Amino acid sequence: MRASPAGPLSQRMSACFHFAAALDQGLKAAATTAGFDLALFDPDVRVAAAQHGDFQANGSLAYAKQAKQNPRAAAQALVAALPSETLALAKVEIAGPGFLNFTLLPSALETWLAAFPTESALRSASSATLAGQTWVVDYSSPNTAKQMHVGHLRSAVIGEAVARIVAFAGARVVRDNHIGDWGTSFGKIIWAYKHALATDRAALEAALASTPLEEFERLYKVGNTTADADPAVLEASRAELVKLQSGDPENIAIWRHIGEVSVAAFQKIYDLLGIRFDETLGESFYNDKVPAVYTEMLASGVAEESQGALVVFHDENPRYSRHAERPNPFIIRKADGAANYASTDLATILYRHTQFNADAALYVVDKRQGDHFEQLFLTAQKWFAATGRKLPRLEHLGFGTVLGEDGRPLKTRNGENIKLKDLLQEATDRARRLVDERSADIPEAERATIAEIVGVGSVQYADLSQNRSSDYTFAWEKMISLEGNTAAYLLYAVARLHSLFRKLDARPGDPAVESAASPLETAAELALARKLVQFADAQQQTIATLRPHFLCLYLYELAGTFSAFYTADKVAVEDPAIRARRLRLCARTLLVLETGLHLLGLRTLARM
RNA sequence: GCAGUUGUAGCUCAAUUGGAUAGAGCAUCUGACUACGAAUCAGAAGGUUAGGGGUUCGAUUCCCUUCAACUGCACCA
Repeated sequence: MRASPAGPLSQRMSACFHFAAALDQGLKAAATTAGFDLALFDPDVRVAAAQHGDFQANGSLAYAKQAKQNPRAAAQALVAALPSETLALAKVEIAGPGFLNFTLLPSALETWLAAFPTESALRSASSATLAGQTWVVDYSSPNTAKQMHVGHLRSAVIGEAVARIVAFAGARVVRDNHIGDWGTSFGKIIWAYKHALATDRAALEAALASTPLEEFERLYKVGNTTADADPAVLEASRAELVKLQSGDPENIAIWRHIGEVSVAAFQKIYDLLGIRFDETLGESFYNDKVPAVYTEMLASGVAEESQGALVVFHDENPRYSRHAERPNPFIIRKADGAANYASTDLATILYRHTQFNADAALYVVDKRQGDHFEQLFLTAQKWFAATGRKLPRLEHLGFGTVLGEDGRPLKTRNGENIKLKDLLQEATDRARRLVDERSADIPEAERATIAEIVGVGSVQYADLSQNRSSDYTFAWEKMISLEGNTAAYLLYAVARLHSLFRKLDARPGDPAVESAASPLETAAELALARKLVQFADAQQQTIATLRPHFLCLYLYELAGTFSAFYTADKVAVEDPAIRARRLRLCARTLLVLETGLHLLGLRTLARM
């Protein structure tokens, strides 16, 4: 890199990371110069279709409409007033009714490549977006005493990806596993446990020693079916529940045991998915924090008594109004005085506010619970307003159902839920067959690791690469497939890049190589560089929508652009300057691909 | 019954929230390994965006309507 008159340091400081944001700024400055009414003008810069350049700004059209001007004239006035910093980044053209098309100058691409050579450089450039904010991400949240099944996949995978993406953008993230560890079911489990202890102690202890969670899950089913059939057992279960809730040491010990083995079993799956929670504050944690909520809700007039229960109506919303045809209030305390889902969720919001000082709380939960969250958020809004607290941004990241190929929720042939453990194992087995077939030369132990990374990564990626709010059809063939928008395709591109650096005995980002790079020249080189600099846009879009499929799509396109480049332009050429500039492109591609895949929660491979 | 969501190529999905000629992959068809990994690449074909109407410079996107599927509706989470 040649030093500019201002010196290399200031050049680095001023290197543009997010071109769309810089163009946005430039256009706003131009609008001021041109005398636009800034209240009506939003540049609306976005990534453009390739035939229109790198970015397009549509804002002059909307502005002209509102200000009753000719859109093309407005566009011309903007272009004439663009500051020199903007013109140093891109070439501008006016097209059609008044679109502004920007094509980045090769020099701007070169500067970007030079300025962001490492993951920490990307991270610090990205971290301005959410710096200083605290975001709680509430995800996974299985029930104890039950194994995780396929229905728990999406929350875990999407939640982890969102947590990583938001953290990369500079937020302090609190990952909270809001486990279901409290409720009426524990009376039945404890009854069944004690029953098994009395009738066949040896079998119980053996089962608890080998597969504890499976055994508690079995006991729950036993308790459930027995209590359904026998009123005396139902009554006995209720009594066990009351003892548990009033702090009976024996029942508390059993309940703790259930929680411990459950969390330990969950962690094995989380390890595969790259998940580590900061907090595991389940429903039981909020048990003693609920009464204060009732008091405040009543005192502030937000809640009222109805049919013996404590409820909140939202009369301004026809769906939750007391005047609705079939009123559907938010029940925050049941008529029998017990807490429910709503009670603990309200206590949880307060805790996240006071304890973590959360600016945002994201709930990664099945979209079928949309009504619940809508009522919860409306209620919290009124409650916090009445008590003078600042409400965090509350958002339900709803997701669709995983369907089988018959279009019904995915189940085993017997109609049971597929255990998440089994699903990930099957994915690993399928990947293993492929690895054995294609890479028989790799040692056995490494093939096992590769199979796990490809198999589990395929499941994660298949989930993340679709818009989270729609249902999706689970198809093994498509998921483990090596082609198309799949984990294997991306991991293969990464493995090839590692392989290249191994073969050439080169190190990605080696300054001695990079300083020898000549300017980008071929169409494939320029296309790859253009795609690389869009990393910031992919991040921005993913954060704005909290939908990881935008990041997936970008990485897939980047891998495709790279593969095309790699076929068209040979890297290991004689000319040292050409070789150096292509190696630099390869190093950045590897960096962005791996950084992006890690943000999604996937592990990457040096060979496969 | 009321409400919500969804409907895009044969199949599985996108479309930056109103932007330009609606894009990918799979499957199909043509090509490219004496080649830095062919788990790859280049190309072709595939569409009345469920149907109809409206709003405007512009609609898959907003409004109305019909049809279809799914989901939620007082003490489960």
